[in-house]
Amino acid sequence: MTKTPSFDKHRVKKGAWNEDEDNKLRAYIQRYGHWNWRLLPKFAGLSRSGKSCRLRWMNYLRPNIKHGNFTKEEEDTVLELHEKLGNKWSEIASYLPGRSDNEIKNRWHTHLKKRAKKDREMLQNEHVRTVQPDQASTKFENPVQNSDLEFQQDIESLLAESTLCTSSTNLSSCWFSGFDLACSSGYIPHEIADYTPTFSFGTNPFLPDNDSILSSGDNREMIMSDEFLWSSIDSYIEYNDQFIN
DNA sequence: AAGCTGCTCAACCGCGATACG
DNA sequence: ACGTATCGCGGTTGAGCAGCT
Repeated sequence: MTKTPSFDKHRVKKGAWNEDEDNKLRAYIQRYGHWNWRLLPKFAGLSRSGKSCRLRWMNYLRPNIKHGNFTKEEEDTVLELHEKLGNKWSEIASYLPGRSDNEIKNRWHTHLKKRAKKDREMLQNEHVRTVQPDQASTKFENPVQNSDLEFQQDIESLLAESTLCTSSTNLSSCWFSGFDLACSSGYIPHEIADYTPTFSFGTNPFLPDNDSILSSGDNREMIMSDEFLWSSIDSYIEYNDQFIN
């Protein structure tokens, strides 16, 4: 069901991913986050485009991603949101935890489009509208919780003080400040924050262990983006959760 | 058994938005 | 203000599979 693997003129692999590639990508992102999709495959040892890596991660490998059949509730949600938002798949996906925009789009084209058409015809026949637009807007409020927003603002102010980290020392201190903030704000559960992990990120939370990569010149400076910090903290929680649960 | 057809879904492609120098 | 790089989104493709003839 997937595309046959092949290589383009730049020796970049295309088509279906194999288990080895999945493992490499997963391991790299869990350890270092996805700080630059274009450069990521090089550091992760993958002959893939950054775009392909991003897609694979977002649609298949990222934590808590769900696969398989949609529940009735999920389908209803998609139908309702599609009526309200149209083909804004990524926005619709933000209301369905664990579902990727791609999966929702596929589901729409294969099942729900027909169901929506049928429903519309039924409604026209009955002259009854089951979903009022104002109901839909109150049901789906902003998915980001207030506490998350406050934490996000704290993180942003932290990053404003240290946006460009030019050495591994600065990177580490910036990351640990963010980690402390995440613990104190309750974003990281206390059982994880208090836990002394058997795992560490090595000498530095982000940079590859491979010295040859670090000394190659093009990786001396790394932008400490909020996405980078968030994904690192999320990876930390996810990884250490394995030892606790 | 073989061929055909439609369905499914992972992956690709192109384009617009945004960031950055 | 402009050019370039990168990202993210939505549309589309194509291979595998199941069911039908």
